[in-house]
Amino acid sequence: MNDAATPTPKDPPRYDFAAAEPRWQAEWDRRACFAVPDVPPADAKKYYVLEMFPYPSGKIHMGHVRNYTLGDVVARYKRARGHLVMHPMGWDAFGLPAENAARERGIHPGKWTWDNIANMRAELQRMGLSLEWAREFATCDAAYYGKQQKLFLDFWKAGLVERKESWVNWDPVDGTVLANEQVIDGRGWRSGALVEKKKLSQWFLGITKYAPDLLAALDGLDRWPERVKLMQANWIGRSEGARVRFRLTDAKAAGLDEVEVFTTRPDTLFGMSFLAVAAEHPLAAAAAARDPNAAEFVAECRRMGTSEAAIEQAEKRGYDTGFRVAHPFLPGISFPVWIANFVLMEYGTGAIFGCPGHDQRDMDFARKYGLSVLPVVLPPGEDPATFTLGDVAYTDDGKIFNSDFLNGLDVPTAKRRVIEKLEEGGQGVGVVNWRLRDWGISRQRYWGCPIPVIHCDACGAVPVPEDQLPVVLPEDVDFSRPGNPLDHHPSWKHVACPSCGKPAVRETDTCDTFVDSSWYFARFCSPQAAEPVTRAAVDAWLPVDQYIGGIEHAILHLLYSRFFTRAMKATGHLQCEEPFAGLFTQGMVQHESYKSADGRWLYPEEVEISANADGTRSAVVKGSNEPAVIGRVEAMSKSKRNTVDPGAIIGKYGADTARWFILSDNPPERDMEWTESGVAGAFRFTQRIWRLAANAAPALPPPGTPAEGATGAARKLRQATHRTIAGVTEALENFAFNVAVARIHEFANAIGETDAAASAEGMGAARREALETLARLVAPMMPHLAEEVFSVLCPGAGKLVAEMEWPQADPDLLKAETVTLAVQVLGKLRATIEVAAGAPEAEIFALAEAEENVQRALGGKPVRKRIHVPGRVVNLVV
RNA sequence: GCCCGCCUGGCGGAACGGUAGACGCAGCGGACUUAAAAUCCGCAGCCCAUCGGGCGUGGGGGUUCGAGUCCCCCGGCGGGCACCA
Repeated sequence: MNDAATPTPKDPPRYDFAAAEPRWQAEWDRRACFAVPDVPPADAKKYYVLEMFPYPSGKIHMGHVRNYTLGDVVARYKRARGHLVMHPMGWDAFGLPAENAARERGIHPGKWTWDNIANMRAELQRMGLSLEWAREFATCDAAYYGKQQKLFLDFWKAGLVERKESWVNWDPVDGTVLANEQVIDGRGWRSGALVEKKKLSQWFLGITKYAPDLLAALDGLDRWPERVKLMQANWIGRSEGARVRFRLTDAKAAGLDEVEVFTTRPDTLFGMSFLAVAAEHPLAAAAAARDPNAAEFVAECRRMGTSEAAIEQAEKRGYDTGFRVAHPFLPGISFPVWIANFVLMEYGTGAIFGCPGHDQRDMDFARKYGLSVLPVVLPPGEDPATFTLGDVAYTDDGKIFNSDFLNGLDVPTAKRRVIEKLEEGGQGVGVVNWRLRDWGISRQRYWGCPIPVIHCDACGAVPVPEDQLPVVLPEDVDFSRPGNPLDHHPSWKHVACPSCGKPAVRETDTCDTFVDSSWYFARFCSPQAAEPVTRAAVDAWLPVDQYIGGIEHAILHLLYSRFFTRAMKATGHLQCEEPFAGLFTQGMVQHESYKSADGRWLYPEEVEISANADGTRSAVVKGSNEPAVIGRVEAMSKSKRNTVDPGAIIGKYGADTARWFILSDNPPERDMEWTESGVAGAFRFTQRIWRLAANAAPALPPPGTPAEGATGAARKLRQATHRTIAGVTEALENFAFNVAVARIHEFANAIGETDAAASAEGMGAARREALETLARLVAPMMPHLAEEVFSVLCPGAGKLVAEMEWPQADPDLLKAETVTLAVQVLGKLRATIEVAAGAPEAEIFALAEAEENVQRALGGKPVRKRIHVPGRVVNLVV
């Protein structure tokens, strides 16, 4: 134990992170510590660490700091474990914000983007990340997107590209296509006009061809979070059911003979009470053509926007078209055809049959419009004579009734039976339906990758010849007009048809930015290649061993990347199918929000927080001392002003402190709360490690002094050292970085307690071992401090921690001599006993029952059962 | 609305189905100091209390010798929903 009253004789100078961090960054750079070849040597254990590359918004935010810190810990740890680690960085540089900046502030999207990149690169470099900057690229560089155009053309040749019509959000006032996020409460965000759906001809990638494989292959992704795989599986949405054809009784008026419906519940066909089609369905158009009220209803549905959330949350409404369809099995019986706003044109056939008894949405609809409700599945224990339904549909299994040839069957059997019957009569067919739709990539925007197609009146859509790639965006564009600047550029789109030479026009749509991010991980393997990728490089480096990013990308980005990898394989660009072998999804960074008394949002630096004696806290506005309200902890956002600038934090405390706090706060998959006191605590710990090492260094034996043969306090320290190695290693392997931090705190406490015992036998060597180990264990998390500490312990070693291998725990020092067992009576803790490791069970039970407190709890009753879990617990049952 | 998560002291969290609260932050007490900062030592889930006991992991139920952990129901908060990235 330390003598509390004795001050440290000579405190060393404080750790000067501001000088040390740039110095070590320069040293790593000078030695090219993080460079790897495009094609690794055959005997190398490759490991590809990748964090989702950032959108260059202008400044890095705490979410970036967290993301790249997590990735850097993995990269540095794996490097120390002897892997050849590739860890690149680039920019997801196309997208809407650059165009918004152009429209709002008159800055060219290109200039805005490249300036942002320069700024953010400098900020990232201050974090001390083990990145190989030589591989950097931006997706808005023609050197990148030109290769993407080549991939598009290859996919086209392989039959994976199609031109189809689809619906977009249209702002009739601005004359612009809107993104879903630009539609607020059904209105355009700038014009305020009611948004309409509009049909456009667009380019699609054939992701649905891979639906079965994208679903099946999820099983093999054993290092992906289960919930992400579940979300993807639900998104792909395989369902078994039937397509059923309903004959229209008034075919002439409708201009169609029949309506085809997809259903997963063909067993409830006899409980049908109506048929409903989407507003975009041809039958709805037919109804609208002859009935102005139907036309009005269709027009109303068009004002709902295209997002599924908006459609499903809208009030369920419908319109009776007056058309009727015949029941496939009941001659003479027909049902009304409605247009319904909750039927999605994109799913199934855009038409459903409504069975209110066994589908809640149909039930709500039937009750609202007074349609009949006939139950056809009888719940167990109910009497068919008396069973009725209120407003709640019955969706579980039961016995079919009221259903002709299906009566008496259970639901699965009835499904098979009715499909057989439909197929016999040619009225329908059993099918597998997929929720996944083809990927529409056309965007009516300037700041994206031009789709390399030329439209010719004579030849149709013609691919741009490969020797004319890249199709480069024009620089001189006008954002003062609404719409797509590429479209109204005076000359850019006018070209000769590559096929017939007559005047033709370029495609003026650009790619969805998800396309850019669907293959960047492959490009990193050979970022300068003349082709999209170099086979030898991608085949060696892919798949990414550890991919790290936000859960918000769980479905789209990851699914599109999985599709792209398959499409690139099909077109001979690479050989793997799954791009990301391991996936980790991090939580968001949150912060308290603050408001002034009059309700204005306040920045954290505008308020002064003080602690009250009862543990609560209060806040005042700095300067004025007016009271402020401490609000809830929420995701950092500019609108709520609860943001913290990473640059300011790094300037005040250093990169290592920011990294350490981020890692220590909580498990990385959860949302974390950024707190000023937490950062300050992390900063104190950096100083504490520095003091431990700098104070001890002068008295330590020379580097390389063997630590074996220690006894007493020295052996205890060595045990702590080796248990910490084991504990930190396990924690890092499990992504439990907060636990790794806790183990290192415990270790620092253990080293601190050895001061007064420094004269014990072997203590000097044990302390050297402990401190050198401490430096190496913190290195993935606080790389600069690790180098600084190590250089003080081993001056002139000529080797960096970044170049050293990971410490190994000595199994002999991990063994415990005695164990503490909990003694329970009926599952309640009554005592603990200390026994030698491996003591016989009989002796343990005797010892446990001899405890006074245990005796009292037993109360003289005989012990009926004795449970012993070695090393853990004894439970006595009376 | 649909799909997927999360919920443990004042706070962040730890815990192979086996001693709930490791470690840290904030707090309290002490040492050092003219003083402060920094640092060091100690206390600390809640309730009753002397040993000790009772209650406790969002709420309710269940399985088990034993549940924060497994199962069912409910509540609150968050992510995604195909043109934000």
